[in-house]
Order: sequence, then structure tokens, then C-alpha cells
Amino acid sequence: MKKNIKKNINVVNQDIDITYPSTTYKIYNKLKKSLIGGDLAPGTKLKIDDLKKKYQTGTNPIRESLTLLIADDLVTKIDQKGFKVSEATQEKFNEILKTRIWIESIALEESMKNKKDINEWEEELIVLNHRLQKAERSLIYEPENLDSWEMVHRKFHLTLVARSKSSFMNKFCELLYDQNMRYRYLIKKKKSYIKRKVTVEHKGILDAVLERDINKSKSLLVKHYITTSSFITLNSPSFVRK
Amino acid sequence: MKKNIKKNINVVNQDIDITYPSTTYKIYNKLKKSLIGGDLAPGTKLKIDDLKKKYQTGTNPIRESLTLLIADDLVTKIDQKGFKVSEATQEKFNEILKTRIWIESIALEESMKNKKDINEWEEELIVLNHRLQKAERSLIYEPENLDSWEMVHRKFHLTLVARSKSSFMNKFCELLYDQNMRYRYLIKKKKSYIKRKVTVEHKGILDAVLERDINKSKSLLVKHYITTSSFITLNSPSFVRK
DNA sequence: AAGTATATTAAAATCGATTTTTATATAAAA
DNA sequence: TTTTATATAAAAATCGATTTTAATATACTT
Repeated sequence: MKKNIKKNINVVNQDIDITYPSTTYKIYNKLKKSLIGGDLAPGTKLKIDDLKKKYQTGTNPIRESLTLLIADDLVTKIDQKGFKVSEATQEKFNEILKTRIWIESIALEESMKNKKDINEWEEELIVLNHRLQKAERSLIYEPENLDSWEMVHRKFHLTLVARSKSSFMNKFCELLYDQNMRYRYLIKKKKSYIKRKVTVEHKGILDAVLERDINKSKSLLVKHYITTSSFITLNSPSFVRK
Repeated sequence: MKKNIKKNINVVNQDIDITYPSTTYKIYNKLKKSLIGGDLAPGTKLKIDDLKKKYQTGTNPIRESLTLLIADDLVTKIDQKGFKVSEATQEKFNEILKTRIWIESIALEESMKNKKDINEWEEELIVLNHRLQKAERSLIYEPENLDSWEMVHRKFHLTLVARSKSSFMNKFCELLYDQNMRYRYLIKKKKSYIKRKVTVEHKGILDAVLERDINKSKSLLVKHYITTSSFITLNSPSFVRK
């Protein structure tokens, strides 16, 4: 018996193929949303049976999703003892900030040195920045809404550093961005996060990129990260749960 | 019914706990060895049923191992279409080399700037280099033998860059080292790899580190990587399988 | 012959039950 | 009381069968 009608759905006299993602993929995304959005407190034990009930599915998709989330450093596994939500500490946040600065400085420089399709890239950044200025900043994390401030912001920053011609660098940047985002939402949950006006900073970075001034761009990007991070740390002395 | 006697084995009048790793963990390591050692050709389809037979185990440990290997970039998954051995291309190798140079330059510099326990670190490097000079270089990959040239070499290089105080940097370095190692073994399988005399180069890097000359150390490390890579690329124009 | 629909086969993905291991509670000994 | 052993409960890990999806082969149509 079929659960879903998945193929050859007849729509206006034309057969089209609709392929749905696997259960694992869907659960992975739902869990990831909860983890980054701060709905699951750091250190929380992730029991297979509980998750099976919650997501109405079997052992396999749950375990596979959790295994995927290890790579994102959102879930931690101890062999034979199961999974838990990765801890969030001040030290780890400092590592994320530091590493982002190291990695993204290189990635931005390489993106700017890379002349291939540089005009298209600059135009894309202008459009993304424009959307960012218009978007309303929400308190909740909704990755499925690609027009949300958060998702446009993510795209803007990742596009900035995407042209180093290294898929590894791109992956590292993405990982670190999501890690950083998680900490922002953890702080929000503590209601101690001050919504900053970052509009001017983004415009500054964009202008420096358009001027093709590599050092200025890098230093503004780094300054942007340090300023934001100081807001996170000053207002919340510790992430460590009780 | 128990498959293994795993606990409270009485040895010389004393009960000790011996805990064996999970099947998943064991299969993961075996597969990783095959993937890095070049026993599994790039692009090969990894069928669950075949692997179940080969490793005499069920679906779950196989799928979970493969999922773990995605994070190592040794296995690629397409949703609903299964797993395959990650492709190995000249472009990807160039990316690995480039990214290693970027990342490890920072990591080495930070390792040297970090004065905490610096003497112990230098001594550890001296010992590792000594062992490296003595070790015989083998053609096959045996990660279980920690005294093998390959494993000592790995330890030497990773120790060199391990003190940046960023667990992310350490993870990136490890990932890239293993990726690079895989390409070396793929070349070996093609019998086109010339065993180089790298002893002098390692000694050079070590001496520069002991002199605490950061720029010299970095430039020798980079030179070491570029020289090695030129041997890989020159002697084997393409990794792409037929 | 080339394309399109249908049937068949193969493989991926999932399920639910079982086994193994760990964690907790209880009882016995020092 | 603290420690150590044993029993019980809970959770992780695994298994084997079933379901779903994709790939392939076959028949049908233009």
C-alpha cells in the first residue's frame, strides 16, 4: 500500500514527476531547525524512542538524521551511549568567532581576486543587500522562508565568501555561519540579545567590495563580526546551562 | 543470548570492564581504511545489500557508517538513490592542496604564537620527527598500526598545527590531511607514484619551528606541500576513472 | 525507428521486534 | 556507612522483513 501518491500526478492533461524527499531528509531538516533555533537546549539527551514518537517515524530515519547532524556539530554522539544536543559554551563561541575571521578573511580575499564573473557576483551582492535592508528581522528561526531576514542575511554573507574556488572553504564557511547563528538564537531565548542596527555595516562592506579594495573589505568584515560578537558576549556572560 | 562476553571478565583475581565498540563504529573504520587506502575506486556504487554480505551485518550499521563517511567527504549520498565512493578529480586535488596551505599556514602560525606548553610541544615534535626518520615507508595503508610511517607522518603534521586553540581548525586540518592521503594512495594504485625523500624537508620544518621563526616555518611547510603535490600531479595527469 | 506507456526487477528506505548495553535500584558484605 | 555485588529497568544498537522508490526491460503507439 502506498503512503503517498508520488509519481505521475495528472495535472491539466500533463503527467509530471513529483519526487518527495526521504523521511530521513525531512527529519534532518526539522531537527536542524530546532537545534539552530534554540528550541533544544544544549546538553539535552536525544533519546531515540522519544524522537520516534515526536516525529512519528521509525528508528532508522531518526538515527540517520542524528548521524548527519554530528557533521554539523549540532549533535554529539558517544558510542553505545547515544546522542545529545551539542554543548554551547563561551569558549566554543570564541572559537567560532576566531575561526570565522581566519577562514572568511581568506575566502573574501580569494573571492575578490577571482575575476571570473565578478560583475555578476557584485550585482548579486547589491540585490541581496537591497533585500536585506527591506526585510523585517524576526525573533524566530524559519529556514523554510528564504525571504526572511535571517535567510537573506545568510545568503549575503555566504555569497561574499563563496568564490575561493574551494568547495572545502565553502563548506567550512557554511558550518561556521550556522554555528554562529545557533549562538545568536540561544542568546535570544535568554531575552538578553539587543537587536542591533547592522544595516550600515553591511552597506559598508558591500561598498568596499564594489570599490574592489580587498584590505578595506576584509577589515570591515572582521570588524562587523567582532562588533556583533561583543554584543552577544557582553549581554550574556555564559551559555552554560544549569 | 549473548554474542560476546563483554563485561566483567575475570583476569587474575580482578574484574575488569572491557567494552567493545559498536558494530557501526567497527564498520566505519573498516570502510574508511578501504576508502583512504584506495581499495574502493572513486565513483563506485556502495550497495547496502553487498556491504551487508561483505561485512556480515544488518542494514543499520552499514547505513550509519556510510552516513558518517559523508562528513569525511569520502562517501557521497544522493537522497533515494543511495551512496557511492566520492569522486576523485584533479580539480578536487588542487582544492585540497590550496585549502591545506591556507588553513595550515594560519594553524601553524597560531600554534607557534601560542606559548602555553610550547616546550613540551617542541619536544613532542622532535620525538615524532625522530620516529619518522626511522620508520619504513610501506605501500599499503594500515591505520591500526600507529607506529607505521604513515601514521607517524600524520601525527607529525597534525601536531604541528594543533595548537591554534580552535577545535574547528583541528577538524579541518584532519579532514584535509586524510583527503590528501587518499589521493596519494590512489596514485600508488596506479603505480605511478615515486617514493620521495621527504626526510630532509621534515627536518627543515622542525628546525625552523625550534628556531621559532614563524615565517620561515610557514614557507617551508607550504613548499613541502607544493613539492609533494607536483610529484602527484606530474606523474599522473588525471584521477578520473574510466 | 523513435518515443511513450506499462510491467518487472533491483535497490533504497523504512518499520517493528529483538538483542545488547548502559543506567538505575536494590540487596549483601566489609 | 561505604563499598561491592546482583537484579531490574531503560535506552542504544541491531536484525530481518516489508514497503517504497528508482532503474531496467518489455510491449505498445505513432
